[in-house]
Amino acid sequence: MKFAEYKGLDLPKVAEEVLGYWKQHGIFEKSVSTREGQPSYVFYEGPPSANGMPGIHHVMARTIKDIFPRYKTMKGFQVKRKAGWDTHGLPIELGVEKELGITKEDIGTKISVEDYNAACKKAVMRYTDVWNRMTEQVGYWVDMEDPYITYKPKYMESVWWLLKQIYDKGLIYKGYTIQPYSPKAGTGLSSHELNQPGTYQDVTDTTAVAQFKAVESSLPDFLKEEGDIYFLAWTTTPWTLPSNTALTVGPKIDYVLVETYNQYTFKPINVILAKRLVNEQFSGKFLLVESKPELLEYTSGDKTIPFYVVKEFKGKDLVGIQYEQLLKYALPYQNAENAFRVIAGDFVTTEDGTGIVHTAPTFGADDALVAKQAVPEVPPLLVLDENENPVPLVDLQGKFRPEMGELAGKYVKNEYYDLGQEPEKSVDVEIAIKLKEENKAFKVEKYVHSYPNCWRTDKPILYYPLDSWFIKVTEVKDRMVELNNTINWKPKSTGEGRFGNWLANANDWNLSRSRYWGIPLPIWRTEDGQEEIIIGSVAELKSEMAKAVESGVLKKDIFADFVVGDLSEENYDTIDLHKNIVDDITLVSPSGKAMKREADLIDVWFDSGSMPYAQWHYPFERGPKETPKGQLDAPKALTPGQTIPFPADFIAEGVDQTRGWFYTLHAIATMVFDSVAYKNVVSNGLVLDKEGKKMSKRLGNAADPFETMNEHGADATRWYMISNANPWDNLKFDIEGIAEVKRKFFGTLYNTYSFFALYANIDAFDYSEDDIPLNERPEIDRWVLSELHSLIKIVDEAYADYEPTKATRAISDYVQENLSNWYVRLCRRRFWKGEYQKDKISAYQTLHTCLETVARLSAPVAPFFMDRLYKDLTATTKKDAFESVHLADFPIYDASIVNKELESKMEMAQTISSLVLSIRQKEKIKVRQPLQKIMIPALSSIQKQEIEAVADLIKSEVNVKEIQLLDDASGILVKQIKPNFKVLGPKFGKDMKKIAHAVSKLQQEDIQKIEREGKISLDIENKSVILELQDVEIASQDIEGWLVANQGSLTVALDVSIDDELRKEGIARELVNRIQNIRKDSGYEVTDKIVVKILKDGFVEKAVESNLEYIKTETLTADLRFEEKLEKGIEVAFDEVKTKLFIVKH
RNA sequence: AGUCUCAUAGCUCAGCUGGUUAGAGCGCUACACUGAUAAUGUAGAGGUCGGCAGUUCGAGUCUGCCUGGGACUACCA
Repeated sequence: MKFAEYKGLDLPKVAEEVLGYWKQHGIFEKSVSTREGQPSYVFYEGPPSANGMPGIHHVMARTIKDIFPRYKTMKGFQVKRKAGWDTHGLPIELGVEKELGITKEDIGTKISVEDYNAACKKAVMRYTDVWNRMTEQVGYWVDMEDPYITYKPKYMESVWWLLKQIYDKGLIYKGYTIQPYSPKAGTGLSSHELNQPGTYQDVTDTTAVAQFKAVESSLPDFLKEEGDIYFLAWTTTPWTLPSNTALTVGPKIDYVLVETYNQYTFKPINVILAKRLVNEQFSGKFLLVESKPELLEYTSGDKTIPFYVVKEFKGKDLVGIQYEQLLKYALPYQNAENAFRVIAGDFVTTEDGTGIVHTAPTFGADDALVAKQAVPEVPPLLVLDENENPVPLVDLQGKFRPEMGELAGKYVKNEYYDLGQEPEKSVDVEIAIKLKEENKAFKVEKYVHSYPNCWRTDKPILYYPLDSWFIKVTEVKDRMVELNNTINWKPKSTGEGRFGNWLANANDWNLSRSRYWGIPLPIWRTEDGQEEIIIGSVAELKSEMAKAVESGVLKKDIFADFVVGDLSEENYDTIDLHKNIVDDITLVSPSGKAMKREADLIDVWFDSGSMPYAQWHYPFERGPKETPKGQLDAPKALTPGQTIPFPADFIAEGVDQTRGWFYTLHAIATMVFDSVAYKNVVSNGLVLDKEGKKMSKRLGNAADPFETMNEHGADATRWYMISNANPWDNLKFDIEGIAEVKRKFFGTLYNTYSFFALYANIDAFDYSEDDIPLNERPEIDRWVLSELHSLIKIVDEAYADYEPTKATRAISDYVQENLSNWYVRLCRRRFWKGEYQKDKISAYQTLHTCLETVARLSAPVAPFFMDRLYKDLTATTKKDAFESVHLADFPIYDASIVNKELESKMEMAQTISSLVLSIRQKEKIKVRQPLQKIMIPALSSIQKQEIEAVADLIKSEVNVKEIQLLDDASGILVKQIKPNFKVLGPKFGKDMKKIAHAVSKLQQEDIQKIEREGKISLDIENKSVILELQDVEIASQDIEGWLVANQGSLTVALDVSIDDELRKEGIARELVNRIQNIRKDSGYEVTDKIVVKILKDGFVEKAVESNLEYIKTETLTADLRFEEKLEKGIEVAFDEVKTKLFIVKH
């Protein structure tokens, strides 16, 4: 059997074939089953949403997720990978609505919730095929046969169970929050919806700076006896002023008291505002005066209004002052005595307005927060409605409630009226007028700002308090931070910074979503909210239904066919836990009242954060061994010894998941199991286009993953993505980069293999001989193997540290520089010249080992190509041949093979060669022309030995006859000296500059002196300083009378004189080259012998005579003749030679 | 607005704990090599290391501020 030889490198074809091989032989399954009993490495698949086409960034994500499980498998771990699909959520709903041409209002009327959900279910798996194909083609190994799917009853049941655990710990409550709300659509909007393009539009609103009159008795001493004092506060939404219950100031901001007149009523007033904003508020007709008496000169109606700054103070001095309610329509139904006072808030800025923020906790999120944080709490302006429920002054349609007197029944925004119905004066204008009349408006103006509109109705949204269910994350925050500190984040900064800060400031988790397609909140409540129950399993729901049927509130158990304890798929197929089904269930409370399900669904992020447990239907199916299956009294702690794999050793997703999946996994694991959910996490960056812009379908700059992989293959795509930038940095995706990787890395590796295969097949090498002991191999073999093991160490450590970029770069370097450009280039002759004997076998064994090891090192990143390479290398030899490289073991680093001395020697050889070549280049002497000698100053006996050891390599590489090492005694070296900063710096500190200057002034004789005596004394500003040998670096720079080149401390001189002998040899070499070309052009085999006829020209025959044997052996010439005349033959001319060559097979 | 992140040659990226000629590949130019050849090598041009301050004898590297790109979160009187 021979090593496979190929016509060319076709990566997509290799990938396709290898993929077929994997499928046929079940390699993926074997990669798991052959590791049975080995320690496991736990990986969680972050579920992609299958409702859209995969993009190139998914290739990136899947590559990263694939690399480490493959690596760990090769390291001997068992790595199970279960695929998953995220199937709920708004994008899916929107897709379906678009497709069916309906809106949310139509649900329940034009389409039943049942049909709607059915459509969602269908839509969600629509792209599954495309996804599966992409996953397969990219080479991502994940078990797609048995994925977890978030809409399955079993999955949903586990989610319910988790919620109940959290509920039982007292961490779930119902409360108000201020949310974006669309009165026209009658629904809350998520931040996702608010971030739709076009949501924010510039609108012109009537804004008012209102005057809030301070209560005299509550003023601090420094403000007493100044007359009536008003706080100025600005608002762009005057309709919220009746709901004002507080004013917020920045504690550190400077405020001033200003005496002036109201521009509408002309009454004298004292106002407080931020110092920085005085000029803004008192612009136009106002005029600053320097003394109080000047104020008195004002008379009503004067064009300019004087103002005088009375005093200055800090915001914190104002906290606690009470003021009169601005618009007295209604009072808070609770704790009204705590309303209408000044509180502190860090969010206050002096960018615009007055530096005092009108605070209406019912209509602003920040407002609600500061109001709550104030001590005592400032109450929101809620009143009791007809049913004694607290409600804001604006109803859900966006109209003022009856309490609002003359404004009652009016929409707070004119946009909410039907076309043509809107009044001339908006509520905002009416309020502004009222304020002006009552001496409560300091200023009223139009103002243009950007404000969000509902993307569906195109009407302004309101921030409105809505009922929601919350998880009290704030209570477990500290524990979450603690646990996070044990997680290994890649990059570290994301974990400490973005994620850490996020945790430290975590707010309660709003679970509620008023949607249809998702997991229903399993909470049933009596109408008065006094009694409630949370359901944690289907069994529990059934037993509650039984009670309800018995009491008569429910007609029948709608899951009658479901058998409790039967965990079969068939049994679970009889039920569905979606909203349209479970909303029909009415339960009964202990006191006998009917309980209805809370209408909301839970945040889909909870779905995905539940996957460690729900993917295994924990605890019902895969619960701890000692707990009977299907029982509810599940354990409170989950430890790695138990039956579901937990926590994960490794997860990876995009950075955008930091507050998404990474967060929900962490939160749920902390709350329910007091554990981390993952130990190592890689958060990868985005894939941008080559301009650095985000890829999007809209911009048309999105790269198609299939096109890319069809063109260049998954291996090159993966290698490019990983080697080009660290996973956590954004990748500027440039298709040219893939082409380059293909050419440089895969091309080189392929060429190297082809070279090996070509000669190994000729010599029938099959690695059947014993390994030649290392110490019997030539130096260059030992070197390339030493470099190989250094590489193994680097790559192994890089993978282990989740640094795949380092690994791929090191491998590329090795393959291109060490293996191909140096080892193979220098060793070519060993493969095709001479008999099949020890040196040749050593060369084959060495190259084989290197290639095979590279295949294994690279397999996690380039799984297809490396598998092919591995198979091609091992099929013939049967040496350690596994069915696939992915079933093989990762190369083991052997320190005894590494020889750092040898590596540095070789590096020196490379440097010297490169220097000689550069002189040849300058002198225009081609490499084929042999030269007599190079000279190298060797400054130490160690260096001397090192160069001698590689002298032969250098000689053949640069085509010179002799290397002469020079020592000092030769006296022709010109030396350079410079200070060793690292040593001298700490010693002399400030004087460094003077010393450096003095050292640079040293002459050749000074350098000789320091070398001879080991020290020298310098005169620095009349002080004598002793420098020792180790304080300076001495290098030979030049050799008098020679052509030199140098790099670092190495200097090389070249003898460029060419004598007759050398010239002849040069001609002989040139001739060999021409003969070889002709051989090749004639299509002869590498092993064919030939007859050569050469036309005499007076030069060529002499050159040939002196090098006859050389030419004959080089070109496999059996017979070489000179002819006086040569009719046929190819003309050849170079240097002074002009001849003809005629070649035939022997 | 806040948090995080990035900024080094025309492009993509290295540059370890601060040490004195800032590197590589691609691209460009020139030359060479030719039994790996739709390959390869060598050389050259190309950089005020985003800007400004600071710490230090010494800053691409450490600190602060600013500018620009990106992400996430929030959306404000």
